[in-house]
Amino acid sequence: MKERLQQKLEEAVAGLLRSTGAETAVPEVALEVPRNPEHGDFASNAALVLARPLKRPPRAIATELAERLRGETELLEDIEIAGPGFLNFRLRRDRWHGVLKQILLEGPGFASVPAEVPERVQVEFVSANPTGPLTLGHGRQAVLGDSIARLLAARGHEVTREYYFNDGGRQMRVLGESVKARYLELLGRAAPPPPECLEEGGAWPGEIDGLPVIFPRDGYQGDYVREIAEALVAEYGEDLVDEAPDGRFRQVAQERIFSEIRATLEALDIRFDVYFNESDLYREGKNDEVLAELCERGLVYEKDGAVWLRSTELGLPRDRVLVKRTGEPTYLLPDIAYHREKFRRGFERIIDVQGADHKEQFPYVVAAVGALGFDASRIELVMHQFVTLTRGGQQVKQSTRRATYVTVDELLSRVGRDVFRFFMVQRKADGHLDFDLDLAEETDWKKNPAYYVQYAHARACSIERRAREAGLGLPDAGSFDASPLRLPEETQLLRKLAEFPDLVRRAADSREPHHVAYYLRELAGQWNPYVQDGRRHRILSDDRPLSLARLGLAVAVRTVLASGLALIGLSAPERM
RNA sequence: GCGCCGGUAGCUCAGCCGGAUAGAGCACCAGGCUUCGAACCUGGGGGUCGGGGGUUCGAAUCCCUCCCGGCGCGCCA
Repeated sequence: MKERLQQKLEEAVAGLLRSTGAETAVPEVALEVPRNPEHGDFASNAALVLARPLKRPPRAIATELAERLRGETELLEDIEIAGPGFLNFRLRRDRWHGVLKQILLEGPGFASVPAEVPERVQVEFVSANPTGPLTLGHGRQAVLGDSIARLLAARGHEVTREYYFNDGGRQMRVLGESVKARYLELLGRAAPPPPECLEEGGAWPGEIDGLPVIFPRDGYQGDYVREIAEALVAEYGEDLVDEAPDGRFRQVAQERIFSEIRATLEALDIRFDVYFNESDLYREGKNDEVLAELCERGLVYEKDGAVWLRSTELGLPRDRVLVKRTGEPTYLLPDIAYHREKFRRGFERIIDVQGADHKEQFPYVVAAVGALGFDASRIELVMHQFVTLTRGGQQVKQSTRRATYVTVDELLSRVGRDVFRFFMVQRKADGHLDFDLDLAEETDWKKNPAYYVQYAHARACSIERRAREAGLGLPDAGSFDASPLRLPEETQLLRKLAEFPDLVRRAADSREPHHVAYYLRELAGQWNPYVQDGRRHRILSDDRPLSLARLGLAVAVRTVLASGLALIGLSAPERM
């Protein structure tokens, strides 16, 4: 509908330019849905854009354009020239009515807007190392990444959700050491470091009361570490005293924490297709391959006993270490190898969802993979800022290592999946997300927009139930007649519904799922008042054609709400 | 110091590929249930869109600059 009008408009502009003999190229003219409904269904700035090159007043140009479009009577009911020279188009009412029929015919398919060129896309997100429960930052990333994946699927892309497990670094080693230390403490063979030492700085005692202090200085202090140690004591007694920290201690901790993370994600309705282990890159020699390839291209050199990437050669601010003096790779080398594998596995688009703290290193990975001959422009970074916590108007300090943070599990148990997801996805990624704990703990979450949208859906379902009970039956898509819908608020709803495919396109292509949340709030914000005012808009009445038309509207609203909710991973309850 | 991201109503935030009178939720004030669901609805107050300059017929939106806040700038990941 919009496409047709746009085409007609461009023809009119081209025609006008030809008739004036101007050599101006046809400029880009905008055709948009105006905010103010009084400005018609669509508005264009064509005359304003043309005013300059034609050196004529915009309103005069608008008048001529309007003349050229008068003939489109089957599309347009009215054209108006307004303000400085806007063209306001009012479509024939039945143009909007067509939307309802389309939704009734397509059902959930209405939300499916295939891209011209579908791609094999990988979305990598969360990728948290299993050193403890997921933080709210991880929670935000999980919801963000999953929603992006859902949107991409709606665009017809073939989506793989992937979790990169960074098991080669020292984080997991420290976890093993932490568990072993707690294990020995439980057996009375080691002393826990005194609390004051665990704070910043301060001396670190070698032993206390003749017992050695094993716990690593940067160890993980959460209770869950002690619990794992307790489980090990219960199962093995003292048999593990001589076991290496990197052995069973680490193994058990890793598996246990990982399974808890997966359970958390499951509770968020998030499932990954692939868990990729960093250690596989080592085992399969990928790091060495990458190093050799970079070497061939003259991008590697040695200095101070370390191996460096000549990234300044690639236009970046400085060179970086690939292999430490110890012979151990830094995170960078496996990261490059990992992204190279992403391409080799056939992904045509690679989306990394990461926290703002990873921003700096990203260009190095991209540049290096590009230097290896892959199309680096196909790697995208979706960066998100952190989640801050407020309680009683004060920011709550959070520390991962000391485990003084609110976990996804805790919050989830308070507010549930739907509210959690809505809250996390409703702001754009590159802004801080301020989480008000008081709101989470005390206030009534019924005030939350998530419920408002779900309520709108439940109400539409309820009306359909009523219709069935009254023996009215649901409208048949094939013979559906929406023409009895003539109230302005009904036209408004139709317009809003018609926007949906465009919205999905925009949200998916910009990787900005928060648009969906706002759209849903707006649609529900039109639907709830409409239904509420039962006197004016009685849906089920004695006027059968009108009832059927309004019922069709209810079905369409319900369909779009359900689709939108699914795109951001919320349930669409039929009753609440 | 350099880089990235933010600064819009009392609070939390949309809007930012330039468009008409800057929006929403919460909070506040005043109303509404013999009506298909009151988890709802109606109305109201509330703004130098961080400051300044520029481009433009037109700037919250683009450019420059300054101020404030967050994050990053390791042979940590």
